[in-house]
Amino acid sequence: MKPESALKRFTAFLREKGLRLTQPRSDILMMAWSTHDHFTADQMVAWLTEMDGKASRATVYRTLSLLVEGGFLSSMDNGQGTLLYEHILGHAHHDHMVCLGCSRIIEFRSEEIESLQEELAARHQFQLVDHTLRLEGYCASCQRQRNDA
Amino acid sequence: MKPESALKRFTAFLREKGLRLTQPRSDILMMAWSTHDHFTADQMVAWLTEMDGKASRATVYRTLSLLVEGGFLSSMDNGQGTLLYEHILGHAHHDHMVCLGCSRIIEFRSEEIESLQEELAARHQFQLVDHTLRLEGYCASCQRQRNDA
DNA sequence: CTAGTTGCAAAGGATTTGCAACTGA
DNA sequence: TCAGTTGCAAATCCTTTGCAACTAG
Repeated sequence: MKPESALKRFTAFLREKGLRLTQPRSDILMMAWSTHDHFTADQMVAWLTEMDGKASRATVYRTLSLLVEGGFLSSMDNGQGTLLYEHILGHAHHDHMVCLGCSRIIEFRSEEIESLQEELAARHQFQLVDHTLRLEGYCASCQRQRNDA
Repeated sequence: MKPESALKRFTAFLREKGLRLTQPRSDILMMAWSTHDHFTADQMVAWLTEMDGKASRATVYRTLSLLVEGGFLSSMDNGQGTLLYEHILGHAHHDHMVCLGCSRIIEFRSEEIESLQEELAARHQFQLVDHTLRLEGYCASCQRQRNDA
């Protein structure tokens, strides 16, 4: 999905909720859309400051919440009490491996795990809404460094 | 594992790190060992206060960290920025389904998912240390309530 | 116009830390 | 004895909120 189209969808989403598209909201969406990395609210504030697209910290938090609610972004805990966001490009859901050495994030997807989850939920009469799978460990290059040391 | 034995192991763990077994530490371990539920640091403080086993909030946090480090407790994020602890009784690892309605936690375990995770990690040359799998949704009784409403 | 937005600064909640007074081995 | 502990309060970190001044439609 191209940025313009995301913006259109966002506008529609806002209108449906009786909300308005404003410059800060548009800036934040564009910014989120133009990175392919996971980012924190704080990084978003920094980016906007750099590019003198203005949006206060408060507005960034408020807008990121809206974007998650609207299904434009997903958020995950970084494991230290901070939320990491990433945009959803109509891509299929994926899970994460997080390197304990360099914080690198490797994305992966396993159909088998997905369907096992569904089976398990069904078995417990649990109505699945979402899930999080995080593998923690060391990426190839951090393993080498650790071996050297 | 019985409480006494956990205490022994904890003492050994502490000694190895040049730390001491103290009354607050012992109280916290016993308390953690005597509940079969997930609990927060705050609940632990409340319990200790009730039973006039004294330990300040600071000490509770410091001790819970030690217990996690020593493998006596595991901690997981409750999804709202608070850590939930649970003791490990030499039980096998398990994962969680968290009810979005009533916060109930259902534990489960799937060998198949476990081994798929290992496969995936290996495929990415990722050295697995730990993992977290959380299924979010609605438990059977909350589904009924939602249907009624 | 006017309901919805923004920025600011203050408030919040969870957790951590500095420090001086203790205490277990 | 004396390194390790504790409690307290202050400090942090991330995130949310109250509010008066704006602004999109």
